[in-house]
Amino acid sequence: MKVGELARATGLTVRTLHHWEERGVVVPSARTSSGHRVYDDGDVRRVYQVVALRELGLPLDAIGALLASGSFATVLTAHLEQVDSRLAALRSLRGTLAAVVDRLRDGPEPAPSDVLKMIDEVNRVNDTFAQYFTPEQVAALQERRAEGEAAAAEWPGLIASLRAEMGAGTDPSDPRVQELAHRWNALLESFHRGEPELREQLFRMRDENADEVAAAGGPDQATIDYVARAQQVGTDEG
Amino acid sequence: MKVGELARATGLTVRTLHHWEERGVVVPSARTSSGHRVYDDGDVRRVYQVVALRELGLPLDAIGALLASGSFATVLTAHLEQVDSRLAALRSLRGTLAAVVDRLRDGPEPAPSDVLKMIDEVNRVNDTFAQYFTPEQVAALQERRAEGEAAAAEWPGLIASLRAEMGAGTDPSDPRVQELAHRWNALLESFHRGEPELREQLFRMRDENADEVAAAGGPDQATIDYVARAQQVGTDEG
DNA sequence: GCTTGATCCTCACGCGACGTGAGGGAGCAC
DNA sequence: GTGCTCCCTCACGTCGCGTGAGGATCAAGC
Repeated sequence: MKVGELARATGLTVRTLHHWEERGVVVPSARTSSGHRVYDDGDVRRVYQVVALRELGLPLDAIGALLASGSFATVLTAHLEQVDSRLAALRSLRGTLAAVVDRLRDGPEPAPSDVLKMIDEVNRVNDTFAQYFTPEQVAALQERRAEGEAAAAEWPGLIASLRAEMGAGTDPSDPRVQELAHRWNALLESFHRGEPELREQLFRMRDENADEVAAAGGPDQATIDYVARAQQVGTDEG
Repeated sequence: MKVGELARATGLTVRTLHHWEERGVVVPSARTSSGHRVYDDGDVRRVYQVVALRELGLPLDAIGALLASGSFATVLTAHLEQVDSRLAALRSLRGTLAAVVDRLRDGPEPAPSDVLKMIDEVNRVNDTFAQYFTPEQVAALQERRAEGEAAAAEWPGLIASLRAEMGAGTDPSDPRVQELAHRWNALLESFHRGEPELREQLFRMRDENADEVAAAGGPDQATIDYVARAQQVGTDEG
């Protein structure tokens, strides 16, 4: 079998077969007197093996070593771990990027420096999250990001309403405040889904980053205390 | 500010700053008489901007164009799509790789040719799945692969038991067969989770690939008919 | 035996974002 | 003057090929 023939049969290009020979992964066992490559049955089988292993994303030299050593379990397990870490990195990148794109859709055509500030901010938030939640939890939160964003959009209005009542001196037991406290709980619930661990970590994170949270449009301590009193009253009455 | 200073301040290397100048993304606005680079405030800000954009995974030339044009929304949206497709490809690769590694853990040290056959087989199964399920469905199935594998491990035993009863001529209404049919339903349920669409597609896939499924250790038509009769009887009685 | 079209050969550059020297000036303290 | 640190400009290596460039070989028809 000559290169062109083999290339057509395998769907590879001639250049690829040349390259594989250069790298030593598939060296045709013979040449014609004029120097044309001749692949015998063993060579052809080897090409198919390399094709299969390449589909697993292995680098060429690893494939060569693998076909020589035969230690598939070790190498593939290590490779899987590496793919996992690449996947984690890419997922994280996608999260950041999606957050930025989301915010870009809101206001049209912001100044470059604003965009950069946004990116930094998103990154800081991500880093903060990473401190309080395990990678798995972060991944899970990412997956539900779409719903989460929809719910998160309700916070500003809710906080504004609560501040208004608080400023007006409305008693926490007032039905209007009770209603707001109820919505507050619903939003919290949409985040932690009843998992006490997530809830706990979220509270810790807010406590230890109170200023940043308030600056980012989150609730301030006074509002939280107000809601807590409203819930206390609600519980006493219920 | 000179290069080394700026490099320390930003955590970049001197070579990186040189490279960015080569590519035209950050060109220091001045040089000393002896040719040393001098970065002014604007240059430094620009470096930080490039750092931020690079964290989003953008290529250098795109960053240069972006800082010149300011069309963030368009470029970042396009980039997000590209990241998504990379993510999809990597997820699929991870699925294949994980499936192969899983099978490698069962038998110790198989021959190279067996491993390659395994890879081909896994790929064929993946391709078949891709024909019947949408990428989203495949991704969702991948996510639950761990549980799925555990459940899948029960199929061979269940099928063997059913074949034994069938061979012994046990009536489908027999309590033992009813029990097996019950387990059968539970396993099916663990796959499609009550979603009729998934269930439907799974059935179509089995129907149209009956031989491959049977060859891969799946149920053959006779066994399926036997279970169907058992369930018919069960329904009639219930 | 000659031409022709397809196939083959061997360099060798290009991509992306730098790392890593090599060889040699510049700046500053002693 | 001497030594140390920082700076400069090439320029090659990475990974898996794509894409020519320029030339030899092959099979076939005339």
